[in-house]
Amino acid sequence: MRLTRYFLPVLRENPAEAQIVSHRLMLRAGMIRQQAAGIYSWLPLGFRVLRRIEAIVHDEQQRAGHIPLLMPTLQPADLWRESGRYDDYGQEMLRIKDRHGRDMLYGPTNEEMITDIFRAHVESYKSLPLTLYHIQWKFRDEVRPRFGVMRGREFLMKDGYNFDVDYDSAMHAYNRHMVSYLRTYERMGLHAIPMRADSGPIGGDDTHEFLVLADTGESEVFYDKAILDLKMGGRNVDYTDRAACAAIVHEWTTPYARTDETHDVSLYHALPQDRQATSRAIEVGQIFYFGTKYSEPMGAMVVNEHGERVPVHMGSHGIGVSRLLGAIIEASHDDKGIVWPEGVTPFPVGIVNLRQGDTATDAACDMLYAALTARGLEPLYDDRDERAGAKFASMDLIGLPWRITVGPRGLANGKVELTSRRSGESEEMSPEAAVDRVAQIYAGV
RNA sequence: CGGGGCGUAGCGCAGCCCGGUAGCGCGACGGUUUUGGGUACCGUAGGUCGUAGGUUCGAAUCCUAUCGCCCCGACCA
Repeated sequence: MRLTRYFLPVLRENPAEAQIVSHRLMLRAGMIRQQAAGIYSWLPLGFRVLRRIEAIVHDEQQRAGHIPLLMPTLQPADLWRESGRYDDYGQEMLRIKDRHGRDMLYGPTNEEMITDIFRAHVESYKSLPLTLYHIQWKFRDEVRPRFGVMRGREFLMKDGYNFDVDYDSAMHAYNRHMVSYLRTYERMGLHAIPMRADSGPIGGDDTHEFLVLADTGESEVFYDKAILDLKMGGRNVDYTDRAACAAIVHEWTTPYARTDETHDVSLYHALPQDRQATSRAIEVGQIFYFGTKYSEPMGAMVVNEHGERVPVHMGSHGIGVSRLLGAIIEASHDDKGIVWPEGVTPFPVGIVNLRQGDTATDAACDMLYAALTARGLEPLYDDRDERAGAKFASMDLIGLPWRITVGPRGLANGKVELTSRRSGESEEMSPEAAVDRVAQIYAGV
């Protein structure tokens, strides 16, 4: 993409309404625009990152054997009357009447609707196990939205629902979700820690939240530093192997890690002093097992292998997709701007032409642009007639992880410069070598 | 929902107390200059002063109502 052909309304100054760094940077980098309290338009750069995050979530869910579908944002109130949550949910639920006076709502979550779909079409244990998920906009009419997309009223969420014939099978689904989530966050450059959590209004027995450590987080967490050393490292998981999944879950849930809601002081103090740690953290996902909480009242039954009709065992599992942008920026930025992890960056690499209009630098940039594009690495080419400083500042602000700088000075020796946004280190090399290096970097992403 | 604050140009702000018909910086646009970290200078465009009503010869400014947004707290993914 050529910057002169793009829509990237960057701001040089900080908007007054933004308090935390991710909100400031998203506004300054032209990623979002607030349309009402807690409701945002996603401008092209932000939309690109949102789509990248979605793609990773989809990929990892399907790798785990979970099946995508799409449910609507608007739901009939009657479904929620069946589960009893229509009255329980309170003012957070946005209630709407259609032209016929029927009660509708903008879904804050989809347990009722997925249960309705399930009960209409599934009769037998032979159809199980089944996990259906979607990535859809939700609305929760928060009293006080804040922190940009981290706590908006409208938000994009992946929510998945497992249906299993018994407890053991449902726990495997739970474990599958934990493992897939760990892989998902790691691909986004995040270290998300599963922590035992409260079940809250969704209800249930077993539940873990995934938290990313950040000073601006809303939760207070206590953990054993040993958990910071754990890595999935892209290890290949056989999701049909119950023991293998359980082993990974065991590995990640053994070190102490809890939010203030479930914090156990005596367990925590039993840790060696130098491993006790406390921090603020951002919640980026949660998994629940809740058994037959919805299947019983809503009549989602299956016939088991003994010919008995039993309520199906369920769980629900969420990832805050739009919130993740904020969380990633909170975890990865410096005083100049965002530093995108390669896995989610809106563009893999930027090209900065230091002398726009110069025959040699223009030609070199065009060559780089074509070569990178041909290798599936769409660059953002700053072809504006701006000074070097302005171009560098913009690139640093929007946070592309790699930058190729093309100037007359280097080009006289046949060299361009490849710079890491994260380390700030630069290396001179031929344009061809720079393309190879960038391709090599992204080969493993 | 309790407490506090703010709505003036795309962004950041001044002007309001003490009424006289709107200004600064940045950005945008045009030009000259400059050319490896937001260059300098000249010029141009852009505002129903959130909205409605009231007081007044006259309202961004005073009064009333209303809407919106932000912050702290409680709540929450």
